[in-house]
Amino acid sequence: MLTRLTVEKPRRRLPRSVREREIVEAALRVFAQRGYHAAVVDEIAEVAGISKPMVYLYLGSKEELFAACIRHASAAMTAAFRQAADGGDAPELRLWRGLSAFFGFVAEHRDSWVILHRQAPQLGAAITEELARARDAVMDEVRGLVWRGIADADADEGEGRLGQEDADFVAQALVGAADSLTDWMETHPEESSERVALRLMNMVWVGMRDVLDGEVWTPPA
Amino acid sequence: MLTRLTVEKPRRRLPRSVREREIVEAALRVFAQRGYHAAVVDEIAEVAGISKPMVYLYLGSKEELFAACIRHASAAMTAAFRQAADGGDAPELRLWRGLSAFFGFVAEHRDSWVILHRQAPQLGAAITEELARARDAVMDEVRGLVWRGIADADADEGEGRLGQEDADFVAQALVGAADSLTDWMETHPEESSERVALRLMNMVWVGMRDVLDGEVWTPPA
Amino acid sequence: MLTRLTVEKPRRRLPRSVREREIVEAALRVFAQRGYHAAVVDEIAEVAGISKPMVYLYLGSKEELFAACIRHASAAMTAAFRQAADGGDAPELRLWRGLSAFFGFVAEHRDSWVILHRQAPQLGAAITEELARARDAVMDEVRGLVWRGIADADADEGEGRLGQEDADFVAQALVGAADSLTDWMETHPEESSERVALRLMNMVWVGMRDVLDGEVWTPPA
Amino acid sequence: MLTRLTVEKPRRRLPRSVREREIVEAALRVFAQRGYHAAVVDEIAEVAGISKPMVYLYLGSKEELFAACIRHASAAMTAAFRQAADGGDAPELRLWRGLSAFFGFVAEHRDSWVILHRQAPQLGAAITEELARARDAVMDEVRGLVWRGIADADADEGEGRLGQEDADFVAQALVGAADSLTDWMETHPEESSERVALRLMNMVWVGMRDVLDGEVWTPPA
DNA sequence: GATGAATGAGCGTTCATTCAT
DNA sequence: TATGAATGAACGCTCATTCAT
Repeated sequence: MLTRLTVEKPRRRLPRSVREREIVEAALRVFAQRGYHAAVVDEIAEVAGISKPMVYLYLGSKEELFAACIRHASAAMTAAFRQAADGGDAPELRLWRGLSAFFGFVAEHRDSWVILHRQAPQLGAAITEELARARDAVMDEVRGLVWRGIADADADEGEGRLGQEDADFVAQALVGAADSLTDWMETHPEESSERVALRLMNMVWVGMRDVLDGEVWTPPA
Repeated sequence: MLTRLTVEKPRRRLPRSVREREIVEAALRVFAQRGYHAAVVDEIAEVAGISKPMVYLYLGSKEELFAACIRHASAAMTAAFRQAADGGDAPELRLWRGLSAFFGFVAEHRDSWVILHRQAPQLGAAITEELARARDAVMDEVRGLVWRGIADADADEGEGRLGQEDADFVAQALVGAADSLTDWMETHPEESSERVALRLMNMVWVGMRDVLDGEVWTPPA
Repeated sequence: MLTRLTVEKPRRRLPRSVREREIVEAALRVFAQRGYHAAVVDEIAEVAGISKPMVYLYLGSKEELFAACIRHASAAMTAAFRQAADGGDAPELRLWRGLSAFFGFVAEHRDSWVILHRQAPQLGAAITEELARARDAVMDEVRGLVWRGIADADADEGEGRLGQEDADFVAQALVGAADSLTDWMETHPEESSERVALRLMNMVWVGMRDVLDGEVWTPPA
Repeated sequence: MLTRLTVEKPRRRLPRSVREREIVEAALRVFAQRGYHAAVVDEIAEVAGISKPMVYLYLGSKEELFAACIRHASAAMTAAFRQAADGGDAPELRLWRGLSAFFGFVAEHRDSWVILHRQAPQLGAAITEELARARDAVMDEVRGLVWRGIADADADEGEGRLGQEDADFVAQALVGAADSLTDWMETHPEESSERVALRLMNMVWVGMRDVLDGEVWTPPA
């Protein structure tokens, strides 16, 4: 009974692996809220419920800590997308599922998303590289699906007017649009991830399909 | 005669308005290159060719200086878009022109673009607000054109399945896709701003038009 | 009259060169008293009567500051030695005068002496180099005089048993003995620098001369 | 059987005295390499092959550990000198033997030598005292021999111009010269300890003897 | 109008030392 | 006996900002 008095601050002695994960999670929150530069290691330590030296003992430096956050977030997000987009269905269906998962992930792990996409230019080279790697991981997934979608449609028709570079372009735009829509979702909490993904598909996929069918829009001369 | 000794560095006595613009332009370059936090006021003063107290005398504080940069960049960019998209043509044509102008602007004023879009989360509340305002300015333009495009198409058909919220959505996605494509452009320098805008139109506009025509994609039950 | 109230802490606004020298002098005292590692920049600033950032603005870093102290001390000491040892007299007389000046300098500038000779050898490469340079400056002077003394004596005798390497050896031992004797002087304040130098000359020079004369000591087989 | 799993790192349970010596030896190496302040207790523990708390359990604190190193080094060195200088021979022969032993010791136990002679003098009172004690131990041996050498020579001559204070002076200079010559030896590895000691004897002893004979050098009036 | 001189406040990092097991 | 986990207290350094001229 009396021991319960100390439950609130057990100053627990945790094994390294557990503490390490806790620190990274705390850092994720602080970095997302404040941004890399404005984030202060003291606060991360406080949020993690430990003293500052522990952060350095386990993670090395502020930069390495941030890199660990990026890896953490990137791994979680890529896994979510990949798992949802997996399977033997038609590419467009898989893309829709992947986008759904993506929007779902962002809604649930806002911090990870912020870490991954709103930090780029004012960070040391090492971190920038890490960020690029993380971004590419998702982009590659999308590009692959888009490319297969084009190939499928082409096969139906035997024309092949769209090539790999087009898939690149579409993927980039698609990812950018998706990025941006995460802001839109914040002001439309009633929209489910699936609905948002559906809307985006109708914006992009239908158009692409029709372009393959020859229905091209051109500005009047 | 003695004045010739100082000719190399005339330490010109400039009117306030000119000095102020020079400072903002110097700040734009430094902020874009280093990011808000890593940018150092000393360097801004040096790039502007004056002493640090002048920066404070004219712009008040680092934050205010950054806000001034945002306003500067935002005004230039919005003007470019608005001017290009102006006129009595069909909305889709105006959108294409606006997008073309946007991509052109970004290519020519990289610093302004970086200031506007790669800085968000790690800045004080005042600055974040300013950034949001700047973003909204462009978004509003796009939203208006999209909305009119929908209205036009609806008028032809009398159904009105798409509403203002849809315009919102499309605008957000469109802007996000455009944002993202600025990265794509860097690895495709041979693509003109117009071509990029055209590709984006074909991705989005054709699809939207067809959706209005009832050609909706839905995931299989 | 009232202004006298502020005289105690004039918070003087001094030109850079003056402040810089003051800082180095303060650093000399603190480094000598505490040693490089135990010395704290805050205390140096306090002793110099300014704030810490000034130290960094003017001297760059703790290491550079220490290097500046070394140069300062080394220049003063070498100058004292060289000036005293200058002239057209016989080498042994010049050596004696140089040694006298050396002992006098150490008595008067204890801090400089400590900086130059009582620091641990594990202080960053830059500092180690600077220290080596300083040590060599004195050693070179001594070596030169010893060498000429040997040459003179040899000339009298035409035998030349002692060469340049011997001059090296003698100079090294001589400087080491002088170093050590600065401690002895502290417990014998009644001995003037000249007397100490004289005693040292009699210990070393006489022996060297006699060795040249063939009076060599060897251990019994 | 299970114990075999730990065979690679037996984490031996050693008696206190053995562990203690191991720790001191590890500390000696680290302190010599890095200097007192730059040495880190973590590294000492690692080099000793144990955990940090053991160091504190056995040696108390960093300062006490360093003091233990000094005692260790001093004892070894004094023993080497004393043993070599022992016997019933003439003082000058014993001095030469002692110096030879000294140079040999330094060549073989560089770390102990560095600990004793290359540390800044500003290391806490306890340590300074311990260092002084160590220095005096050697100095006393030398002083004794010098004094007896003077006495012997005086006895031959019945003049006694040199007293105890002179022995002090000579010993101080001799030890300083020997200190300094350890540096010289590093650039002259071909010279044996005995040869170096011999050279030093010829520099100092011959001169001293001749001074006793009345052959004094004085600067010209 | 313009600047050289100066600083308060804070941040990333380290290290000797101890606690709980 | 032995250690992994944990921290209080500094220290080097930087930067936005202001004062005195």
